[in-house]
This record gives sequence, structure tokens and C-alpha cells, in this order.
Amino acid sequence: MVESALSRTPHFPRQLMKVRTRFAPSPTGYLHIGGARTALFCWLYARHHGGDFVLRIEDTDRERSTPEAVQAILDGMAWLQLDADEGPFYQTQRFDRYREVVQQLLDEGKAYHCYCTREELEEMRAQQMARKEKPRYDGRCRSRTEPRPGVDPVVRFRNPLEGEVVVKDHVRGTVVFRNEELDDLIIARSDGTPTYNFCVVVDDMDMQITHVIRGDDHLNNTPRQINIFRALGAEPPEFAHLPMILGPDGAKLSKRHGAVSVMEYRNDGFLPEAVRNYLVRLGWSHGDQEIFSTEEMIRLFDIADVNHSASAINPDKLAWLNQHYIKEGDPQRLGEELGWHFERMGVDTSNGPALADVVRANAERAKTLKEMAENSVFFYQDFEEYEEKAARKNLQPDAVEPLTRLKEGLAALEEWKAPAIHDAVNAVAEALELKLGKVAQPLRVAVAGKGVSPPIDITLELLGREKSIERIERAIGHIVQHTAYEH
RNA sequence: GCUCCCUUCGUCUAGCGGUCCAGGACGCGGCCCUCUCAAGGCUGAAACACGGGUUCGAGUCCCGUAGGGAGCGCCA
Repeated sequence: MVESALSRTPHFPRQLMKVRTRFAPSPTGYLHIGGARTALFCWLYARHHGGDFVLRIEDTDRERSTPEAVQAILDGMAWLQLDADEGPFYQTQRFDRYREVVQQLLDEGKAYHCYCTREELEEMRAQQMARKEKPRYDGRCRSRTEPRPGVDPVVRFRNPLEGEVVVKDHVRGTVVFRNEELDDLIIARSDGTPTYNFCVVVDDMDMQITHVIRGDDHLNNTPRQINIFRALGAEPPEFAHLPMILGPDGAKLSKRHGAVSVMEYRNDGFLPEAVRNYLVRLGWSHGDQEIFSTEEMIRLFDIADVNHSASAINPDKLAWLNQHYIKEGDPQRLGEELGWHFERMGVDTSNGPALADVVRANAERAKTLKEMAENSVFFYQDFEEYEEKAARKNLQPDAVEPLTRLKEGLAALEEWKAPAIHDAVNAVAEALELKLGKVAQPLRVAVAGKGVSPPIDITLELLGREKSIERIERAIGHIVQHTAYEH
């Protein structure tokens, strides 16, 4: 399947080649926020240029790679709607091909067997460190012709000794590495399995990747990979190295920063479009614009506008964007997602207001869907007890009269709609010569159990007449009982 | 230690030699609106890491310094 996409003659003029980018995570964990940003940029670049976006799973490390992690990555990309045109390809399914290329390099004298033991290599490194030199392989097996009994050799790439490699990076600009700084890296282990830097090159060549967009922790690998491309007679792709993403405190991202897996953002009530918008502005900008629809991102994205420095995640800004999309989004669709959160909370929403209406009522007062669900449970379940502070302030003896009148007025309404409810509440306030707050707040605490809710008329409409009146009675009872005990 | 990368408000960023006593956004403060909480409107505080050059003129170009980061594996 992979083979059909292969060509051994990648020598078309670059301008005539269709842009092809790839995202190549190693499945050793979930899709974290940094990986997601890299995937987003690769995807945007391909979409902007009408090219292809390829997904490749780099699972050559059999020890640490798991099928669960592969699934987690696929789930994360699906949630962010980063659709791949090809793949996922798995490196573990391409071992024959890697072996073939290793042999080719061996045959051409561009690679050689190295019989040094791990112990010898360690000692060599220790000595170099002691001499304050950069630890690297010294090439002692370069000209060896005889095998060493009892040692399974590794295969090393014969890196050029002189000259330099110039990387014309799309975000970093021109970066020059001297070949003398590089050493002969291992391309095949003693058990015959290929290593990362080698597989990447073979894959990018075979899959005809034109633009490698990845984290800048790979910048130092780039000259080695370019040398391998050349040894293979292939034109290296173009490169763009993205700056890292840091935690809110400016330190390297880790679990202690909370949500690191993109799917955790869903659990926390974030919308994929918000996460995407947040991510695209992390390290990239288009003037002063903050909000980007998918179409705009694709149209405006330019790798040249990517920043050079690492950026820290700002949870507040993500929350702001999330609320923006909650306010702008389709209530019907958001309602479904809200329902997903209620389900996770074990709240049955079948006997309450429509989820889309709850979204409409709360869009301006919730940063996340999770928060919205938590704040709206009272629409679907009776609360155990009143929020203490709100009850102490609003459920006092002086609230009995307004609540009683409210009950009567509301019970008499012909139509249970917000405008009529609004009028009824106002009428009670006027009749009693009270400020609206003196009436609406006790009512709010009575029906919601707490001091915060959407506008009172809308809250009542959504709750329904029966439950509303029931809860008003309950509140009156609560006041009476409480007062009786205290006096 | 060596090589490479990075450095504008707390944070994300605009700026591509003069239009910058540095603009926008999040957050924060104040005011307005208001049945709660929000949302919204107006408004305020807040930054060119440092030192040398180049230039009539530097946040913008060059070189250092300092501070961060990455790589240097039979990990990816």
C-alpha cells in the first residue's frame, strides 16, 4: 500500500512538485499540545498550498510504542479535525525497505560495520568529556575490513569529514553546520533494526515529502539527515523548525501543568475550534488578528510568519477563545457536546429543558462547556441544599412575602414564557415597593439553590412551571423552619 | 564541555531603518450598564535583556555579554 506512493526518482523540479507535508509522531503517549500544534502547522501548510498531508507513525522503538498511544494520537487529530490525505503509515511495517537501503549504502561504501562494544563507546565518550570535547564517535571502525569475533556489528553512516551543510530553514533562516562537528551515526543496530534518523530520511524520500515541518529540537538532526539524503542520491526536502511550547510558568511542558493531552481539553470543556485557534496563534500571527476561522487560517497561513522563540501557554486566553466560540457557535451542536458532559457527570437530561436552550441561556456566562454543565445541573436535578452564603443572604423572613406573591402570580400565568414571567416578577416588586433585586434574588436562590444563574425569567422558563413553584414552596418552608429554630 | 537556536508589556504578539514618547489581544485596575453572574462599552497601568558598533537616524542591521533552550544514545 505504501509502495504505490513510492518513487525512486524524486528529481522533479521543486516548483513543479505538489507540496507534501507529514506529521510523524512516535506513539509513546497521548497527542500532547506541542505535537498538536506541529500537526496543525503541517496540515495548514499542505492545505494552503493545495498539497497533501501525510500521517506517519514512528514506532521503531518497540519498547515504548503502544497501540493505545497510536489510538490516542488518531483520536486527538480527529477531534481537532486534522484530516490526513495519506496514512497512517507505520515504520514497523517498512523494515524490509530500511534493510534494503542499509545494504545499498553498505554496498556503495557509504556505510560500514562498526564492532565497537557499548563499553568501549562509553569509555570513549567519558574520555572526550574529560578533555572537554564534544562526545562523538571517532571513526575507529571506518577502515576495518575484518569482523570481530563474538560481536554483532552495528552499521554506521559514513558522514563527510569536511565541508559544511547549509540548512535553509523556512523559519530560522540559514543555519550552517560544519561536517567535522558531526560523527558517523548508527543507522542499524546490532540486531539489524534501523534507527530514527535513518528511517526518517528513507520515509521522507520514499513518501516524497517536500516540506518537513517539525519541532526545533530536531534542528540539530537536520544536517545529518541531509547528508544521508545526499548519500542516497535524493534531493533533501525543505525544512521549517518550529519553536517549542512551554507551560504557563515558562518551564518545559509536563504533566504537572494540567492538561497536556489534547483530549484532556475536551474533558475540560473546550471546543476543538477554540483549541485550534489558540494553537495557531502560538508562534504564528497575521497582524493583529486573533480570531481565525478554519478557512481564514488556511488562506492566511504562511510559514514565514512563524516566530523564532518558544512560547508559553496562556490558559486564560484559551478560555477566552473558548467562550468566544461558545457564544458564536450553533446552540444545537454545542448542546450535543454539553450533553456529553452531563453524561460524564451522570446527569440525566431527558426530563428537563432542551440542551440547546441551556446553551443559549449560558453562553455568555461560561468559559467552558464543563463549567456550563456543572452550573446547570439544577435544571435537571433537585439540589440537596442551598448554597450557604446565598441562602443566608436571600432566604430570610423578609423574603417570605415576595416569594408567596411570586408563587401566586406565577401560578396564575396563562403562558409560561420569559416575557410573561418577567412581568410577573416585576409586578410583585412594584406591589411591594421593593427593588427588583429584593425579589429576583430570593427567587433565584429558591429555584437554583444558589446566587448565580441566567436571567431569572429565562431560568424559570427553562425550569418549567411545576418545578419552579415546587421549589418556591420549598424555599418558603426552609425559611420558616430556619426562623423557628433560631428563635 | 562542545555545537546549534532563542531574547518587545505578566503572557501571546505587531513591528520587516524614520510613520514607535512602541500597536493589538488575554489577564489585571477603574467607570458605565445591570435581577445574580457574566457579556458588552469606555478607560488605566504595563515591554524593545545589556554593552558596543554601522547609519543623518536602530526595537528594526552587525559584533559581543548575560540569560534561557535544544542536541551531542545501539531513544524518537
